[in-house]
Amino acid sequence: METAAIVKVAVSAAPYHIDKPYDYLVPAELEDLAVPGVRVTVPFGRGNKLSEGMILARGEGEKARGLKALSAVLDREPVLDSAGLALALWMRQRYFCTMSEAVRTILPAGLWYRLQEIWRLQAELDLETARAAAGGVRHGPEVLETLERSGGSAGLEALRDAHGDGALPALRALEKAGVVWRETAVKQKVGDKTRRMAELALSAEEALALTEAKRRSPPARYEVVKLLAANGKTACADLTYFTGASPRTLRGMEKAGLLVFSEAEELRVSLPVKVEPGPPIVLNEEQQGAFELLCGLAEAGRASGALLQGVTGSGKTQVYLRLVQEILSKGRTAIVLVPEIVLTPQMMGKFSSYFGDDAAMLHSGLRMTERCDQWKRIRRGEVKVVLGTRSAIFAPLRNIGVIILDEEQEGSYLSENPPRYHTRDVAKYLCARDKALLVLGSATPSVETAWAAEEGQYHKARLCRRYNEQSLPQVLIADLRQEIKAGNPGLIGADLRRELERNLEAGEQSILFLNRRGSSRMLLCGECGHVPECPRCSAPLTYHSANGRLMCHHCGHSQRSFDACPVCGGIMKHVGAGTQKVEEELAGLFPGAGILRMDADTTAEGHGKLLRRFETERIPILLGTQMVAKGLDFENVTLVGVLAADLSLYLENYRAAERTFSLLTQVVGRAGRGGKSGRAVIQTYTPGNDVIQCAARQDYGRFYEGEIRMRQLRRLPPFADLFTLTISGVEEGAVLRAAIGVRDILRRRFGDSEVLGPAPAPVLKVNNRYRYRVLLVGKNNKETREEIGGLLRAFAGNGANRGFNIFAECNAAD
DNA sequence: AGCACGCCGACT
DNA sequence: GTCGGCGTGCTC
Repeated sequence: METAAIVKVAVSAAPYHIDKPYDYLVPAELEDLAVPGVRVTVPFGRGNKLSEGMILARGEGEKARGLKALSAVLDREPVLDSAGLALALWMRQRYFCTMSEAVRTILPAGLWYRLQEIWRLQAELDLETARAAAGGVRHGPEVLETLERSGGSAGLEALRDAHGDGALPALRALEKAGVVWRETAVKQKVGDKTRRMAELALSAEEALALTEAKRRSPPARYEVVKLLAANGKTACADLTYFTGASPRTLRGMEKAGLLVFSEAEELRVSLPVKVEPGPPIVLNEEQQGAFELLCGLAEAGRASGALLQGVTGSGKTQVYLRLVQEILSKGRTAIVLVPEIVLTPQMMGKFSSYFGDDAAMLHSGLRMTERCDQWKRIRRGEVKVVLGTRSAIFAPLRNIGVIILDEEQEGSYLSENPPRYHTRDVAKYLCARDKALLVLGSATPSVETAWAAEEGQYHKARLCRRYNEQSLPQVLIADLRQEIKAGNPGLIGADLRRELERNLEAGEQSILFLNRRGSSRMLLCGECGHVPECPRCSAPLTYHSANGRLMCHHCGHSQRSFDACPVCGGIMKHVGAGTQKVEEELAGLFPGAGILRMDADTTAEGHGKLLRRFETERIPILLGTQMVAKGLDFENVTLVGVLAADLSLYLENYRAAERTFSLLTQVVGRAGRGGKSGRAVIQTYTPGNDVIQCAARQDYGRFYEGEIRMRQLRRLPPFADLFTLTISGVEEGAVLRAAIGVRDILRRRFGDSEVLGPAPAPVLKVNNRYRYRVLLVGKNNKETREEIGGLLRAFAGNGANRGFNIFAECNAAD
């Protein structure tokens, strides 16, 4: 029996319920390149459409088995080693995703391939014959014409845009008739160095004249011309953002001779910073103790974890630096993660001064090319320390000695797009793999982590002393209900006002924090209360001041903003984080005092710039949302005010209390970082609330005791895990029925008391699809995951559920 | 999911 | 008779 090389391939085109290794023959010419860890293209499905895939394993097999053959090998060398493939497999079972989705998450976006089907006219064929042949095909003549006009070839997407769903059958028929043929182009994303630009092909007057006449029906063209006339050459991406015109409209305008495209080189922003070597790290007694404990764990030669709980300003970073030094000296590597991009530069500065080029920064704010370069450097073993945000956990380091998650309780460690991995879980996996130490650093650990530490799963180290023996700020809880009784409807109560006055007189600075989730703005009719909603989703549209448009964060819908209410004709008002309102009130209370506002509207000019101005110009008051709470140290800030501490407290989410506590503690800790002592005022409608009381006293222990008792009582994490199964579809009633079906199956397996729902998803409708969720209270272990995985596959594989979609998550964000 | 094949109703 | 609707089953 003749044998041949056969590879197992994870195919991207295979959805979840049929995701498995598929066997392909290796053609002789690809023998050398077809090794595990390289990406390939393979024919898949009845239509043999080319799909991307990844080789998982290679072996020998019987030649004549009717297998299809690899079409091409895309990578010259593996992009994942066996450890990387194992990680992807682990993610697959842990996060209910396909192998391909896991691989895509692990690899930097710059390495992703994009497959495009391109249809071309048969070159040998003369037009007459082609047209004659196309005449007998549905939609044949139109498709042929489009192809002719676009120079003999066009991408499938463009053809679909132009001719709708009829395009594909027509193309196939034309292919059979020998008029057209197709090929699949493979593009790598990293080519993003260039940007497509557009400019007017005619004078502004001519162009305006040409489009103004049609202003009423499709205003998009007119808007584009207006913007180009005012702005000159503009990036296409910006044009679509600011005018709402689709790329298709732009293409149409090019064809109509209104504008011309060009490519512009994108400038790389980040400059290599030369940093002075840092002085030897000196630890105080407490830090030294923590360091020694962690060091001992790291050297024990087996996987371990530690919670480093240190109050704000206790110098956790110093411990990290010392620990990483030690790890590197043992020939191992380290990953250090921070929750926000804004925190990376200052952290990177410190690490660069001790580790120079051995340290690399990796986060989503970098240029794609740059991220790829860094990734390749790491892969080649040229980097010993990786510093970054969430996705840096996938840095291809070998022989990891320590992984540090700073501010481990932060929600940004949970990925917001599927597969929604939690960085802490991936870190645990990696530490187990490399027998490394996981360090979770925080002033206010997540309740889960604190519980695991109590249970002995993590070792504990504490830092209680603040830098320079700084005392904690004096905290005053101000009762907003008294203000209302006293006839003060404003957002700034008497106590806060008095303290602000004091600071203004003393020439010291203050930070005011509006504890509101998100900072986006909506439109609201002042008379009838109408809020413009997305036509495709059940969510209000968000106002973007940068382009003056209303946009949907769920589906990307964008429309022009308006001043008059479409329902009652009243005047539309802007509502949002409310910082503008506070700003006005402050201006009234303290005329002439400088105020710096930082929210979604002002961040366009960059946080960094604003904060530098705050520091150097000594502007008396900084007012902002979440973003002012994070790791910013200013010597001259002696007062911190929380405007309405309750705003994030009473959300329908079991993590709301934890988040509020953490935020308040952080903000309060901002006051008095220099030599001066600090004060904080927390305004609230529920001054008796335990969470607020604990935050005011910076009493984590008491907060934890109360919270963990509640979690146990209500069977919430860490005492149980919450699996959500989301079912979506176009028809609401049918979705609900399908969800009930899922619930009943779960109930039979896990018991009635463990399964809740179905309930509408927090945003019921997205992109015209309704979504219902079923909740399973269980334990996130292999058995449960396999059970759920099986249910997902059975659901999707069942013909009766055609048109519905289902996915599962564990301990989702909301 | 995405595609082909197959089996019925409204036309030339 | 034919075309094209969509229900059904499979993907190495």
